[in-house]
Amino acid sequence: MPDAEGHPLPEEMDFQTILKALSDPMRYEVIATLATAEEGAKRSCASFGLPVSKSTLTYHFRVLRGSGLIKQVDLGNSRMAQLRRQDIERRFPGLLTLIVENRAG
Amino acid sequence: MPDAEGHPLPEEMDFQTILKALSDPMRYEVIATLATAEEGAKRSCASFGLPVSKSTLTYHFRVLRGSGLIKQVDLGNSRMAQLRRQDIERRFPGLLTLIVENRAG
DNA sequence: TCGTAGGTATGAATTTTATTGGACCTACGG
DNA sequence: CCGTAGGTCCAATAAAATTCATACCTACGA
Repeated sequence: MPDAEGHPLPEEMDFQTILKALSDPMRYEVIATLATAEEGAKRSCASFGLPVSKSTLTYHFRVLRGSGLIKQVDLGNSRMAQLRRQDIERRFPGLLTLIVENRAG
Repeated sequence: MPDAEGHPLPEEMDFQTILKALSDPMRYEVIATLATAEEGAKRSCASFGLPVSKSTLTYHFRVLRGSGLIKQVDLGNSRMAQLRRQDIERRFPGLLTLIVENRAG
């Protein structure tokens, strides 16, 4: 069972769900960006500069959270997104490499 | 440019497009099945026993073709689907392994 | 030659996804 | 205390993806 914020446990992560999450270009870009950043990097949703409204942002980050790709931690006023690198690497070894190396132009 | 039947060249394959193709459970299943079968295996669209109409089948196989995951070759009356294993492996190393190992159910 | 099996193309209906505005909440700075 | 920045939730809408029926085509076997 996912926790109250919708984060699944590592063993609950579903590859199909992850593919669906990554099949949207904006979400892919977010993950590729986090995967490229230094280990443990935290970024606010807004900081990615995606060309959509606040509520759409919330929607996309919820999808990412629900897939298990990111975790969101409250930090003062804003909610920081963090890649679940260990969990992803253990569950789907090589996936992050593929994502980073095949990022669109 | 993809050929007349819609097969992209290896260098035209786009990871995003492939993720989209794989994000549908039926298409995922087709690819996982082909990836598990022996090298060079050919299967007719119908042989997968997917629970949809003929025209829907055509649709899904067109998506797979367009992504570059499969090639379709005419063989007598029917059109055989074949995994583009070499091309996929070269372009996206490790992807097929992930697909096979994380097949649902 | 006729029937059938396996596919395709097209257009329409349906279902899913993505997007947004607006109301609301909370922490922070002045 | 007030304004603002960053987010959430909800309901509505727009845009995609999926599905199907129908009509059509082609190779094969009886």
